[in-house]
Amino acid sequence: MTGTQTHTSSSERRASGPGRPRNFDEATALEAAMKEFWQKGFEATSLDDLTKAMGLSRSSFYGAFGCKQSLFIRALEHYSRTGIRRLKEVADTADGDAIEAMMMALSNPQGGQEGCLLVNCITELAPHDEKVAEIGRRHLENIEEIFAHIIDPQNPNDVRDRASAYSSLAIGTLALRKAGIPSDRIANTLKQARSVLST
Amino acid sequence: MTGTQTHTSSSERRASGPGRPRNFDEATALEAAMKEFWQKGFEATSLDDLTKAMGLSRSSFYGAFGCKQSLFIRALEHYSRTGIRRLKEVADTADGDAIEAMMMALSNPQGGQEGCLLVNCITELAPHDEKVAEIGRRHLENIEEIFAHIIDPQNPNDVRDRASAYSSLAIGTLALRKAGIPSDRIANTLKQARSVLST
DNA sequence: TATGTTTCGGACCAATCAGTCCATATTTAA
DNA sequence: TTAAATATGGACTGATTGGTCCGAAACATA
Repeated sequence: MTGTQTHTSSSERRASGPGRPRNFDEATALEAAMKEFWQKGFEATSLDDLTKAMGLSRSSFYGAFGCKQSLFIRALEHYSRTGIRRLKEVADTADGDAIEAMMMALSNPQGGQEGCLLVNCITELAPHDEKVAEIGRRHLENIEEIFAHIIDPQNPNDVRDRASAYSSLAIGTLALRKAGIPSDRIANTLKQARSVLST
Repeated sequence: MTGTQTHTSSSERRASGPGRPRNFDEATALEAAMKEFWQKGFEATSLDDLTKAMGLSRSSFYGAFGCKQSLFIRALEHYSRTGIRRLKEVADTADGDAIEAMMMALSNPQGGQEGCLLVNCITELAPHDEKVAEIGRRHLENIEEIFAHIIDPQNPNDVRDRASAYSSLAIGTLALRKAGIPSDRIANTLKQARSVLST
């Protein structure tokens, strides 16, 4: 993470106008970049990895996204937006225990071992990168808020802490999953904790 | 993480013998390397960082530790050993709630934002490095075992899942802490969860 | 068709990466 | 004193890093 950030990201593009038109979709490219960062992390993802995955030449890459760092930030924000939207959907449409459904969704975002992109990046970068830390905080607080809304408010004082506990519990299991601990054991852990926390 | 691993780590050193003696202590150097990896992660820690922190020339470095990867593995194992020992001590000597003390110790290993080296590395590397994953699993299982021993076995069937839940909860808060969420809020979350899980 | 504007392909750059090598220094053993 | 063995300092290497640059291509407008 050296180098200077001179480029200005040109996110506000004309819909049509003079000059050669782009032959790629910015949103699609961003999505591809996000997946790349998701699998490998920030440092371990090279520009060759990125341009290859996005199908862009270096010129197009820098023209559209400025630099690796700014693309990364955009990828994180995109991830957070879509992730939170998906979690809200889970909370709303869950038949059965919505809290358990939320925890399962958090604990196993894609079914693989990638974990949660934002938790990965908080772990890797947040202590040295305040921008990442801030996006991470917002994301975590959004998650807690969703939990807070579906918690039965028998004791309103504790809602926030309980929401935070559910959230932390699910996030903690991400590490177990990445370490290769079997999925059914993790599911049991969550169910067990859920049944006790609900009392 | 390219390069080939040709060196053979010469860990079994003679106490004394022919040849020029080392003018550094291997254990001290390993400790310094561990701290470096702890702060920056594997990829972001360069050999210059390491040799500088350890006070070694490159020759001595490669002579004693083989390569970056093998030093890293040794650092992880050292960390796990000392970490587990420390946790056992916390569990044994805690005056008050041993489980809460354990969770606090797990959640805030050093008082800073470095988190837990092994959780960091699981997040960064485990999906692509089975050796790291295995060390991580062992570490996590050791932690759960300590919890299991101090859990009141009112329902022996659930002990393992409850131990896993406590452990995951504390580990999850590492992410909150790294994101910069205030320490007292995290402590509240743990206390709250603790009081509910104990019922 | 001519002009202005934007994008594209890919060669190129300095910096940094992990790792190697060798001449020299320091020890033990003969 | 000498030989064998090990350690040290630091120059060096090829590969890879993130980022730049420029000529050519592709569009809108006139």
